[in-house]
Amino acid sequence: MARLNTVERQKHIVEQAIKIINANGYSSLSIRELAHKVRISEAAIYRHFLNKEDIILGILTLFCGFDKQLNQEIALLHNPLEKLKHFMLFHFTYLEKHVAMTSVIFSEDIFNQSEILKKKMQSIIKNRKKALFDIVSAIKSENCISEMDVEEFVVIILGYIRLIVLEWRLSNYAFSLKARGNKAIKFVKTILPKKIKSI
Amino acid sequence: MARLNTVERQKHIVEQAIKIINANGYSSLSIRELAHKVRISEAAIYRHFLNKEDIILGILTLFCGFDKQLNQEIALLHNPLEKLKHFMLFHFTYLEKHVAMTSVIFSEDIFNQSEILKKKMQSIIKNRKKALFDIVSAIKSENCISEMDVEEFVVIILGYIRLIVLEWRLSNYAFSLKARGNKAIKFVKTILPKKIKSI
DNA sequence: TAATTAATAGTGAGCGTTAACTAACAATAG
DNA sequence: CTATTGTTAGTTAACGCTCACTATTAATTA
Repeated sequence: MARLNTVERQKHIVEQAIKIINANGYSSLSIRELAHKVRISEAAIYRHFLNKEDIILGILTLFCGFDKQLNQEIALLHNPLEKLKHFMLFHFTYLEKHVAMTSVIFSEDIFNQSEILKKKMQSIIKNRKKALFDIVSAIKSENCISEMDVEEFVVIILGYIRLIVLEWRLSNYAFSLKARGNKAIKFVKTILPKKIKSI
Repeated sequence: MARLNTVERQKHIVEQAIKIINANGYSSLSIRELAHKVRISEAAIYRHFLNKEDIILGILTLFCGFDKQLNQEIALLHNPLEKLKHFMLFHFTYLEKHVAMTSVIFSEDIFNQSEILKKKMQSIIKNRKKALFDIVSAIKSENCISEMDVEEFVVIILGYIRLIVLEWRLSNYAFSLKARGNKAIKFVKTILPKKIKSI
């Protein structure tokens, strides 16, 4: 195979690894198969990654780009309700564009294998939770809602997004995730506690 | 090892298989390890199950008992709000008692491996969705709520339960799932659309 | 600028290990 | 006595990973 520098080759390897996981699950990701898909030898894989765990770490690092982009886009908005809307919609549009990523997120086995990967995934989840918490808090204070358990609301929304994506996967991507997401956003608005008008 | 009839032995095998999956994930479930835990030879496993897939099928069949019990208990209640409360609480109490089952539910890889297992799991999910749908519908009509997307509400609740259980797992079972569940139930009541009083 | 060197990216062969599963045969319960 | 439940000792295939080695590129020196 034609030589490529490590940065380029690493990109290809991670890319193909995601594709394999998406196609047949994490357990189907073998170095042999991966090498074959990248069209280099097995041994060459180890020129660019320490071990298999290191490759998965590469996938997760790529996934961190999601959060960066999400946070940037959210920061541009000012209305907290718009922020919430965008937070949800961003998940659906991103995942519809990067289908293969959904399999990584849902693969428990990946994170069971290694403590490092588990920690990495937990920190990603934590960050996202924090971001959503801030948004919902802003909605609460701006709309003068007195009674609202922000933390629970965050869990509800994240669970909602997660289950919709899971159902999308189980349906073999039979519907538009973005359209489905818009329906979900509308529904979330209906369960938001109503504004308590000031005196 | 002392001889046991197939029915008894099958029970033991399925039981230990669940334990192994719970301890280290589905990928750690090997026939060798399983045989060792059951204290019979590898070959003996194949006296009682056709193949590995057949063993997982045994686990899922066991899990169907969950739905049976749930439906029975729900049927005893009459107030739909009580039914919803019990529907949620049952999940948390059952899963706290059968910790190992949670790993099976969340293991995508199990269902990626086999079309049969995938179908089985999908039918379990579908049934539960149907049960919850009926409960929420009853709440809607009984409380004369005009505006309420029942289907979306069902997804919200199932996603909520699922994420709470997942967080419980990720925390290494650091908190009481039942207590956490009670908090969730309280919160769900607050997001229920308010009763529209009749004229 | 051309030749030499050092670093990098590739190779095939094969290591030790483990996987699911099977054949042939032995013990035991009804 | 016969069904069934168990055993030991294998099978083939795949796993992650390493070894000794070669080809290509980039940097350095003559």
